[in-house]
Amino acid sequence: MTRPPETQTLPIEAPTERPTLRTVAQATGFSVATVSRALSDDPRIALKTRKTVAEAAERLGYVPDRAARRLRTGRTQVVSLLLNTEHEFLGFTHEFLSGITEVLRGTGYSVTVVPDDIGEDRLDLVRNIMRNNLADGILFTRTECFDPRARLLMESGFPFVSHGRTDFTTPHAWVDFDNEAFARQAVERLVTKGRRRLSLILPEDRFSFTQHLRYGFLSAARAAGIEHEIVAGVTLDSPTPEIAEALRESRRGPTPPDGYICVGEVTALVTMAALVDTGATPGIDADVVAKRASPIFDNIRPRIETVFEDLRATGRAMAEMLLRRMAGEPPEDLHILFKPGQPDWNGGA
Amino acid sequence: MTRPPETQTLPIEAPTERPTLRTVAQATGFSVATVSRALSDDPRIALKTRKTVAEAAERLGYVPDRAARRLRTGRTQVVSLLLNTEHEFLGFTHEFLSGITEVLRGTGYSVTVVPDDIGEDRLDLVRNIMRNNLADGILFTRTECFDPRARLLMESGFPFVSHGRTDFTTPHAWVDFDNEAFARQAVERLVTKGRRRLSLILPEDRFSFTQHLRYGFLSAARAAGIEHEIVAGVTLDSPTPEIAEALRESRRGPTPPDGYICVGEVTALVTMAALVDTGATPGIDADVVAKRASPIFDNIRPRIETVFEDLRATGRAMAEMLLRRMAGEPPEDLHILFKPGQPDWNGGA
DNA sequence: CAGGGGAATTCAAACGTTTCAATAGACCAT
DNA sequence: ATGGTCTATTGAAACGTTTGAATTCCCCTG
Repeated sequence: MTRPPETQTLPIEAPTERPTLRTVAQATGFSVATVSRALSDDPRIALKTRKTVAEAAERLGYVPDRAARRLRTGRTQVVSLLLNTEHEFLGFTHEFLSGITEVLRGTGYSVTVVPDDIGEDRLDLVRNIMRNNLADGILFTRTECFDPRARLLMESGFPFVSHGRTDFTTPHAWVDFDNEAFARQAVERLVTKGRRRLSLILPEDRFSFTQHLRYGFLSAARAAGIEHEIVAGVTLDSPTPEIAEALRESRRGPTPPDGYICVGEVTALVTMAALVDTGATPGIDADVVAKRASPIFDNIRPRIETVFEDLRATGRAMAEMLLRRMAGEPPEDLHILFKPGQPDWNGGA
Repeated sequence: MTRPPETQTLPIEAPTERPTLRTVAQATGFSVATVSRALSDDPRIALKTRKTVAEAAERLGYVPDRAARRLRTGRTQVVSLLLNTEHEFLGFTHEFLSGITEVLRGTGYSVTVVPDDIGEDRLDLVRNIMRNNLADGILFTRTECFDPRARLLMESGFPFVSHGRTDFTTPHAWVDFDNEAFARQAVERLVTKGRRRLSLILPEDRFSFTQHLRYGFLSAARAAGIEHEIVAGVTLDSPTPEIAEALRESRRGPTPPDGYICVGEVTALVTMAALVDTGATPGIDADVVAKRASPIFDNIRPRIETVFEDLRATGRAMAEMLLRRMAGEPPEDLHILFKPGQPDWNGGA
């Protein structure tokens, strides 16, 4: 091995500049190119060299400059999370985001949060990210049956994972909760409790999970041969006062519902409030089964029956999948359907 | 003005590469340097030229490459939000983040979320961001009286805004909620309702807002000459079962509290549950005043009295301040103390 | 008409990587 | 010695900006 001419005459520089490849190169006597290759474990570099370089880099505290790498390779080391900021989610955002960052920590990827409100052109958002190279991958929620974002991303071959399935035939990576099973289970639980007139408020029609909920609800209710209604005129995203009014309205009839299935936590609270406000007693005159994502329901009295959707695990799964997609793995087998689980009653009283 | 030699002989290229400064330069006949300066409205460039260039850039859909700019200038156009992922905040994260992104949208800055859990060395996190140039500014929450992150950032002159004040004498930018006033108001409201034995659960001692709450609570309670206790052995961050147990325990005495001040939403629910579970009726045997950040309390029955902390506005304010800090404004006058407001009862029943 | 001054523009270097193509040895077989 | 093959390393260009210094051009003054 050719030892380089002695360039390192100055022993220590006081202000301790941030080390670059050049610093490491000078310290080890190799060229910048070799150091770069050594650090990426390029097999063309002698093993011994790789070790030397790795040690020097460690010792000097070398960390590659993201901007430079990004400029050179075109890869941003960034993942964008499209986040709806208009609606109320209680624990949703927090848990979901926690799961994502948990997985991404230490991978060198960072998450940027991009507000994604129905108001503007959500497609432009995605286009902007792709075109201007703002991220290597995208995560989004509130997936629609024929989600235009998914379509665009698929056409471009851009890595993404959706929270929720689509109806496209081309496969893509997704993570979803089995809302059909949830609805079915909820119906069964209410039926078991002797409830005969079930009520459900659905999300907006364009979301794919709306279809799953509807199907699960309708088929289970029909199978059980009981009365059932899907509350008209409001959706999960309606302002809570409207939802409350719709619920109270539906209770004014001669035979009001005696079993409620709530897909969101807020809706569950609204439902409970509507019951109380119309003179009914939850647990006596009607039962409520709710999907819950946060532990708050442990502390609601009277207790509500809940089915747990683990959003932190969802975030984790989506981040892991996105990593695999960005590493080039085909989307064919990248999906997870979370089954409704029991809440982790770690003693919630 | 010297018209350049005709370089643009090829009229249209099919694959439509992403335009760079060079593209715009070629299209206008100016040099890359001029185009760059023109786009940044450099007064040295003739006004007419600036206009021409701006138009061409617009027409071609030119957007500066962030990586290149970042490499050259050292500025990242990124803001890091240090987010605690361990604790439960209900609407906190969502509202806060929404406020931040709302302000940052269109400024060219993006937000990255960095998990900041007490477990690891939170200082290293900050050091890492500064050293490796991962952001131009930092936002963080859960500020401590002598917050080491704040100290480090101040020493380095790195732009940041904290959610919460510190006890340092050197000024820095912060946004805070007047928790002292909140505690005081809460005491007064309970006293007005005839409550004589007040109870409060505080956050961990090291947080600066804990001191404000304590002071407000103690001084108001003493002024009113009524009994008061700060629940021992648990904090706001304790697991909810522990909080619940502590509350039930405190109700076992001969004269249990009849007025509760809850600093968090979860705690408020736990308190309500503890009351019910020990046979007391909220609103009759005891009253609860809670700080609320999300609208869910509109839908809790019986209704709780709440004081609203607008976290979306807090996020907005912090983002705005950070922009000003990053633009070089000194921190002297950059602080906002949000006064406890009335909840925006837009009709919640 | 030399040359000073100012306005407008351009040149070229630099930021820190990655990577293609080239080079330098070493070893082996002719 | 000559050439070939293989391994280990290096030189240099490129990614798209920004910016200090240089250049060009024109007008004006003496």
